[in-house]
Parts: sequence; C-alpha cells; structure tokens
Amino acid sequence: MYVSYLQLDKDPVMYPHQTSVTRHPGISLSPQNFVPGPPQYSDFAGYHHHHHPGLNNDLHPAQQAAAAAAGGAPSSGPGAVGSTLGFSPPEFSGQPTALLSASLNASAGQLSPGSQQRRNPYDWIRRSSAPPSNPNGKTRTQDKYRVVYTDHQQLELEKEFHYSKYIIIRRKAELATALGLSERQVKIWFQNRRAKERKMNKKKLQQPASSTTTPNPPNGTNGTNGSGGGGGLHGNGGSGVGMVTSSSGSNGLVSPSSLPLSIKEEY
DNA sequence: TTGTGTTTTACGACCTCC
DNA sequence: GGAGGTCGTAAAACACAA
Repeated sequence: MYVSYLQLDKDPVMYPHQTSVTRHPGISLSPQNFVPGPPQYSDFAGYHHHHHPGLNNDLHPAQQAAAAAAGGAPSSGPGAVGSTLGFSPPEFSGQPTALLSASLNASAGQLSPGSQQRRNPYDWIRRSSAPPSNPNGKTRTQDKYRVVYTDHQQLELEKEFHYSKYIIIRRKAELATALGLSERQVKIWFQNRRAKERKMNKKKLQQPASSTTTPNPPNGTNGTNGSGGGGGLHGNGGSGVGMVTSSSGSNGLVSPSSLPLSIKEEY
C-alpha cells in the first residue's frame, strides 16, 4: 500500500522543499511574523527544539513567546501569523483555513535572508541544519535520509495539531499544498505527533502524580487499545476519539464533540 | 573531536472500517 | 482493497558533555 520510492519519484509534491528551499542557519522563519500569543498549549513546551548556539534561547520558548506577545506582536505586516496562533475560540469555531492561507502566503515572501531578524520568539523553533545538499536521487533504502521540515512547516503543522489532533482530509490536502508537503507527509507527521503526545503523557503519568493538571484525556488517545497494533480509533467504542476518515460523515469534518477532551478544554 | 542521548522523519507490520 | 489508525523501529539531525 505504501508509496514506494519509485512512486515518490513520480510524486512532484514529495519533498519539494528539499531541492527548492535552501535553509541557512537561522533564516528559515520570519521572526516577527510568527509571534504567538501567550503560550496556550500546555504541552507546547514539550515541543521544544534544541538550543542553538548563537540564537536567543535564554528564555524558555514559551517565555519568549509570551514576552514577544507582551511586547506587542505586530499585528500587521507580512504574516501577522500571531493571530492564527491565538487559537481563540472564535477563530477556531471554524476551520483555520483562511488564516492559515494568509499566514502562509505572507510568510512565503519573508524567507529572504537579508530581512531576517535574529531575535524573535520563534528562534527556539529554528533549525540550524541545512537541508541535504542534494537529496535528489537519494532514497531511503539506498541512502537513507530524512528531511528536516522547516520551522514554518512545523509551526503550521503544530497549529493544526492543536486545533485538532486528527486532521481531516480536506485540511490535510490544504495543508500539504500550503506547506509544500505531500499529503502522506502530513499524515505521517500527525501520526508521529500523536505518538509523541502519547509518549509525553505516558511520561507524565509515570512521574509522581503531584501535578494538578491531568495530562491525559479521560479516555485516552494514547494507545488505549491494548488490542495490539492499530485501528483503535475506528469507532470501536473504546477510545472515544473520533477518527476522521474520508468516509466519515459530514464531509469529513471533525465534530467538536468527537475531539479529545483536552482539545475541547483548550478551546 | 568524539561519544552519547534525545528528537524528528519515515517506514513496515498489523489492525479496523467502509 | 484502500484508507488511515497505532506500534515499533531505523536513521538522520541535533545538543551537549567529556
């Protein structure tokens, strides 16, 4: 079922940024355009990126974000993505598509190195690595590699993930197009992101239960189905998280009631 | 510089659902 | 059969200590 690398080679969408985007250390994101609001995701800190020398990482990412927000994030100018990161309920009562598109369009024009500022709340999310010099011709089997998503891509994916842990098909397509990724990559990113969350939740649970906040949704998106392997979310009663598939009703839109409690609580 | 540990992409195996 | 789910894992990317 999986797309082989032969197929990938045929897929023009796959890994487009590998060849078209040259990431230099510290320039992949436009700083001021990704000023989030105060950290609204309890686990956003968990989505930390490694400290990069030469970048402003003195503050915790969340602190940086908060500081930037407190300092008055630019509400205009290219991107103004801060608004998309606000995740205020009104904004996300609907689909964030328009916002995303706006932010993407805006940010797309800001990757010119010369315009980059060094201080920004998203320095923490920045990668310092350059992309593979010539990923063309490489396959995972022949010469295994993996791409490193740009900060922008990660950010938008994270935003979408915090909107919903299960991306609907339409959003997946939109996101893939907007980010220059394949739908497969988006899908896998969400899978990995959920796995990461489960892992973090598991970690929290193993720690002394002194925390007042309950990291886990009540019925667990985290590998609840002990029935080995997957399929647990396909409406088999137990897991309580509605999986969204192409065949799910109402045009594949996720029902708010089907969202994990953590999501509903957030918004 | 190297070794080590962690995180991030990507895949395969296996599952359920339509 | 195809879609997408989880789980486990490989390997690249990265940070950091020695």
